Amino acid sequence: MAGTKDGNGNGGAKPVAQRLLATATKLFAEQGYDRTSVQEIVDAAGVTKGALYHYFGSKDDLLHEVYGRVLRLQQERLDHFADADAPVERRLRDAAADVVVTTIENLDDTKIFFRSMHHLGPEKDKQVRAERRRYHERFRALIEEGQRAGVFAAGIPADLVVDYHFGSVHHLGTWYREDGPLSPQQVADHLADLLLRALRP
Amino acid sequence: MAGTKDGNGNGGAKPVAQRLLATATKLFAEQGYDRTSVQEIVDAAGVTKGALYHYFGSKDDLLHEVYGRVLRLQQERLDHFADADAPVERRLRDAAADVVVTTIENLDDTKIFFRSMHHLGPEKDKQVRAERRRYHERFRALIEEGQRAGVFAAGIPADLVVDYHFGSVHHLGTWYREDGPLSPQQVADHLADLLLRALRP
Amino acid sequence: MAGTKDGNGNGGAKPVAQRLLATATKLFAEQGYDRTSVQEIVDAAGVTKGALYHYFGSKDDLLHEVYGRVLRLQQERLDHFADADAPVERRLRDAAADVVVTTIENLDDTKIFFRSMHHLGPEKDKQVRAERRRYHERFRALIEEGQRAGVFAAGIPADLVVDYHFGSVHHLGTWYREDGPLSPQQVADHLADLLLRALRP
Amino acid sequence: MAGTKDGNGNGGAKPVAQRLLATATKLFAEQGYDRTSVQEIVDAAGVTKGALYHYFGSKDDLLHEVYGRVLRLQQERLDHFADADAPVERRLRDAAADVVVTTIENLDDTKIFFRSMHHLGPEKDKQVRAERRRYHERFRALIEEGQRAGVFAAGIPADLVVDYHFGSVHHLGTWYREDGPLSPQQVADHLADLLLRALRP
DNA sequence: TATGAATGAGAGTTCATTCAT
DNA sequence: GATGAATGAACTCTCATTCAT
Repeated sequence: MAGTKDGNGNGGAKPVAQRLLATATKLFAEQGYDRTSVQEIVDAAGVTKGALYHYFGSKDDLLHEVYGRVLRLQQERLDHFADADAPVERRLRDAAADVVVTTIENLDDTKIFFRSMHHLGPEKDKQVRAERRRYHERFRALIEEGQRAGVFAAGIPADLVVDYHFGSVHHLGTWYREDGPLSPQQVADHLADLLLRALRP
Repeated sequence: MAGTKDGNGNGGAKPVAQRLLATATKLFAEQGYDRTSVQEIVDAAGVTKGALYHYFGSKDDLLHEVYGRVLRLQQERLDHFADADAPVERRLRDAAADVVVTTIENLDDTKIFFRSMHHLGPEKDKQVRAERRRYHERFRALIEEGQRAGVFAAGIPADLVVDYHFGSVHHLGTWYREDGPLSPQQVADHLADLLLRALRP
Repeated sequence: MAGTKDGNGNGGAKPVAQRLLATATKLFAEQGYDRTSVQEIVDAAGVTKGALYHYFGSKDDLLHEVYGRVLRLQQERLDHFADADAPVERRLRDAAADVVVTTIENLDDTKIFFRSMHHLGPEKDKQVRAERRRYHERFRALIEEGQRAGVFAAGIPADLVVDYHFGSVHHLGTWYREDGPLSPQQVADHLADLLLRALRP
Repeated sequence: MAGTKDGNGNGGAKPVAQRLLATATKLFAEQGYDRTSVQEIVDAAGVTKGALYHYFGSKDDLLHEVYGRVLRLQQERLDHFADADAPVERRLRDAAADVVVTTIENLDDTKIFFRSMHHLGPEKDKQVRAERRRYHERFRALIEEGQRAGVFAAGIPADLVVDYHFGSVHHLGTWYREDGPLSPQQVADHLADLLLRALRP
């Protein structure tokens, strides 16, 4: 009768679907999507394959869930900072720093996202690219706004600047360690600072 | 060690081993290492599996050859520019621009390198990491030299600056297109410029 | 307490068991028994798996219901025509034509019957074969009666004639189309006529 | 050391591909295509799954090989008898009898053919239907020729007569037993006789 | 040198059935 | 009566690698 499954001998308290997704995320980030077998996922989550396929249509579906989470989160946060009532330098700095913090806080998801984008089938690929582009363009608009206002250097293609900054975000998964010398916020402040300094006229 | 195996009547002009490596590189870059089967490689190269296993001990060996090529090339070029007789700003700018051009000119290799590093077994991993670190440190030394000389801003951790720049290099594989509006040299100049501007005191 | 299940919010008017059987029959005929999953059946019938297993012990049970229906119906009709008070030519012609019409009118059931007989387990197989044999023998008796009476050619084994005619009945599922040029009754008349002509002395 | 594989402990002397096809044919005829697993086939043939997939692209491919064999054989033989230099009654009788003998001699293949036609994918289905139609039309032409010449009854649609006869051929798989009272030739003669008698004016 | 048949382990997925609710 | 989450076994197919020739 109890609504939750807490306390049964099943080895995990969380609902099965959530547990599977969390487990898959961790393993995909550690080993890569292709190197992680469905069997490993279900073993680690303490269920059987049938259970996984009850909740997810395929192994790919698990990946898409992660993608969706990352894309939604980042778009929301960018919109929030870009719409703020503040000078464009402030808005760009805040947005640039926030994406760094958010990325570090969800480093597993982000690693998977950047490493596995090429696994998408054609339709899903279209869709994800469209969402990526929307994000990219919102960011670029901020830079162009500053360039028109004369507060950012005008000689550099705004598109390239976006990729410049996102390169450093993308790269975080390669080098950032939780036990390193810098907190997420410190890394974020430094990277945002580098971006703003580079844009000084 | 023998450089060439020319002279067989196999139907392709290049020596078999070279043709296999080139084919594998292309396919790995397009589809990923795990998604590319040995059968695909030998079919595309116009040879049989036996031939591949005659020249390479395993599929992994092909990957390591690519790694080796990338690492050797980039280290050589960095050493060349860092050792030049010029002010540190010049040396850093040249090195930073050159790694961009070199990366774009070998984009397939670089894509494979960044995407597949996590496939390495423990021993090979150690070795590759050591070479990467050596490269990283050489680059960092340039930045620290500039900071000590007062020509670069001192408040920013030099390590972070290296990753900042390499993020944008790493990211090239994601967005750079041969038929885009910017030539490799133009992209390189812009990215080096952004780095140097960010480092202005 | 209500005899019917009309009026519940379930979306279908017929009792659940009947709806399941009708749906299963249609799908088995279209796709074959093995290619039709229990999930497909319950989805198409608008119920859940639990409901199916409440009414039927197994997927095989659904098949047996179809068999039973076909066998019972055909035996009844054959008995009816064979017992009539008419010359043997008339009785055979009527029976031969009727099985054609009845088969076409229940073409789904008949397709399933002929295609899936080999799915039966040993016990059920015995039982079905026994009923088939009874039917076959009743039909054969008519032919032998005519042969003894001298109205049918005597040189042909009666068993073979039965299989000859049933071949054409069995085959109907392969070629008969509702929208073809001949009505069920026309097909039946032609096939019965062919049989009677073949039996002319 | 022996060049052939005779006498090794492998369990079979024939080339692997032939052995696989023969084994699959037998099992498909006995149990049906869907009920026969690839594992059963390779176990019975004394090889491993990899070997099967080395020679055949898929389980379906095995089926298509059987189809191809049946279609080719029957078309050749029909053409042979229909093109003969003899009165039309003779040519029809010979063709009708021959298809019976050929079917019985390849009863496994024929069972599979008739039972599994609905497993074909859309493209293969088109192709097989086209070949079937060609066969059907050749046979029908013989009947129409006889009807025009006045040696066969004219009132019966020739298409229906073809299906009438092929029904009895199709049905052979259901009842014919090697150890029954009639030889293949005897069955063939009886069935051809029934057809010709039915066609008498 | 080079072949390609064959292996064997494991991949992702499906499915009839059960059972606590 | 009816649900649907979960099982567990079986399914087709893939693949890196080996080895007799």
